[in-house]
Amino acid sequence: MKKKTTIYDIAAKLGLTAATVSRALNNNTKISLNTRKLVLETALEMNYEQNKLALALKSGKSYNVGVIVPRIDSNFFSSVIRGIEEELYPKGYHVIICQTHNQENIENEKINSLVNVQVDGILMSISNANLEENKGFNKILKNKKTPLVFFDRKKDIKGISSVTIDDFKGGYDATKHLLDQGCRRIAHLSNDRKFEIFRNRYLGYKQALLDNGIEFDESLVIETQSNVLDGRRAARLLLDMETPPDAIFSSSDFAALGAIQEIKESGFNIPEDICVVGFSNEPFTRFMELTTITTVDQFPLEMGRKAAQVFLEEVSNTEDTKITKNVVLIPELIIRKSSLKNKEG
Amino acid sequence: MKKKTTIYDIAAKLGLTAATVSRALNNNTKISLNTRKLVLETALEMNYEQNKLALALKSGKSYNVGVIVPRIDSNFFSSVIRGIEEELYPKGYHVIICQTHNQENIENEKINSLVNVQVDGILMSISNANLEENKGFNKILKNKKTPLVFFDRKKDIKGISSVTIDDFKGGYDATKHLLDQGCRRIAHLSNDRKFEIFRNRYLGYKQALLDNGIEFDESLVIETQSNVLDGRRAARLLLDMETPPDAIFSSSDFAALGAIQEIKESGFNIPEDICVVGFSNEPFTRFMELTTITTVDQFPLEMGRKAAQVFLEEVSNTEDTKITKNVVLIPELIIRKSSLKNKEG
DNA sequence: AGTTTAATTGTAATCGATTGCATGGATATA
DNA sequence: TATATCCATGCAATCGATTACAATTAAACT
Repeated sequence: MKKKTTIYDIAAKLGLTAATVSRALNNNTKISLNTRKLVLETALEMNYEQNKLALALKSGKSYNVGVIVPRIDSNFFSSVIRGIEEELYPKGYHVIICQTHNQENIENEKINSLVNVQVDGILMSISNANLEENKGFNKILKNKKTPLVFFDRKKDIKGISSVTIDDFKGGYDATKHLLDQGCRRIAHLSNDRKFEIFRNRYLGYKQALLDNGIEFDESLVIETQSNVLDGRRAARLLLDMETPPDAIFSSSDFAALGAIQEIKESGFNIPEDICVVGFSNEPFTRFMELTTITTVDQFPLEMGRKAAQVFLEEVSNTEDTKITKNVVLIPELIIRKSSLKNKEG
Repeated sequence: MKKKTTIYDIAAKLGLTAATVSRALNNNTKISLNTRKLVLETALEMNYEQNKLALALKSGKSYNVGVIVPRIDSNFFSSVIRGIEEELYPKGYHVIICQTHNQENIENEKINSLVNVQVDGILMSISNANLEENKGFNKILKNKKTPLVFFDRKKDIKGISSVTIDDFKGGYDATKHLLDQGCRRIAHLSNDRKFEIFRNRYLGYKQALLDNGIEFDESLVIETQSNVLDGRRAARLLLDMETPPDAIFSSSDFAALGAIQEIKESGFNIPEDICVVGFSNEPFTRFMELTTITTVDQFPLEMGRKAAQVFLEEVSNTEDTKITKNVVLIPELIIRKSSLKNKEG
């Protein structure tokens, strides 16, 4: 098990100093062309590779960024990560992935641990609506050494950049579309509204109703987890009402799918009896055989790219003034069969 | 912008040496209990955090591992990664993700770049069937400093551990199941058989036919990319044959889905006219409304965990003898509507 | 020839933590 | 009292690369 060659090895072999070798490798013009060539050749010969750890220690830059998400095995997050990675890799950065599984204590741990390994920045989608009370989080905020960028699930905190979509518009457009289809009793599968994204989708839904002269009915809003089973449960509740709704706008594609299953099994037709709209444009919404699902595209790839760009701007900003950027992407309603009554559309 | 506190800061404040502080922080019994307490308290006060880069440089261990996959935004790979992360995080490791997008040159780059940042190991699913010709790859092999573990898409290389599923059995079981359903003319959507996984699924398919007295028909095997469109294309070719097949075993769920779409649109029924079996148990195979898709589960979470375990064993192995481990998981055929003619099942 | 100038290369400190080998002082033993 | 023993801490090298500040040498100018 031979050790890796260092600049000292090269120096020794050539009767030079490590300093000279270092300079030569960095193509410093102070070093004569001959020496530079010689060093480069020898480095190649000896299979030299720069030790980035030493570099990182010296420079204080690790060229690693941390990404914290609730989970990686959902199309939305893995696509965002893909976007981040594609944007950062060409700039020499590596991406360290962390999952919280929506557990607050884990989120805490991971933040700390990323700061510890000297990441140059953290991009995250929060799992904890009360993030400010986090110790690890406060550490980042206080010794502002580590840039932080929120994406999707953000917190509105002064001095922290974010990349999100306009969830209000997403909710509004979805609801407006249902109204346009003639629906008048529109239910909403919401989620924990301590999170901005769910609150905004809810508010958009509410506003669309208001703007169109429909009275808001609290009982039609059901808090639902983002999974198939909970979607079924919520739909069951709605179907069992005295006057069931004629449409459902769900904050989650998974819940929408569950609702669709429950609705169909109960003998109702989609979209004739009940229209359904989801959120996120998960791949399966397009793959459905009978009822492709109308949904809201969040452009996750783009979101990841933008988040990475914002991070890059922050690290390259050498001035004292810190610029906070809040990028808001425009979501796009994708109309499919689950809500299209008017076949001409 | 205050700097982070180091052991030198603590030492200075207490009139001690960095050495003493280091020992105290590591709870070294050589240091008096009083001093240890004092140092610990002061460290807390000053918000000290160990600089892992310095540690890594000194110890030669970065506690980072690299994971290279073709892409992250597929359920299979993101699940494997999730498994890896869950296994390694408790041991203090961080996971650095790299995607190749199936491009050989990128795979090369990423390997090099991971070795460069001093990862303690690399877990990868290969994108390049001719991996041995890679420069970066050879570097790993030659100066065996960086442990390497293959998962799923491996190469059979002496001295390199791997975690895979028994793809032969997967292909065999799927085919056998189709035969049991009474199918006699079974097509196979294969993929680049330079990759072991696809070759083995193909061989399993072939063997099942042989074992059951069905003659192998080369023309029924179509090389297909793992996506919906190519699945459609392949199905079209099969349907246009003089005698179309009565079943399709696809190496990919995505291709299977495409095939199903094409078959249905051509007026055939599934499974009555043609049975279809996919591979991977992607979530959408379960979500289908009419024709849930029969498929082969590869236990990606388990695969990730095992790969991580194998890696951990390799790094903890201090002896000279290197142990190569080849773990093979048993896949599970999941029978759903797309292939179930016998309704009793 | 004497001195300035420029071109190369070397010296040594630095990043932060660890650790083998002293060292100093206190206590125990003879 | 002299010596052995031990405890707690300090000294200094180390990991690998970078870089301000010399230092050396040769070429150039008066």
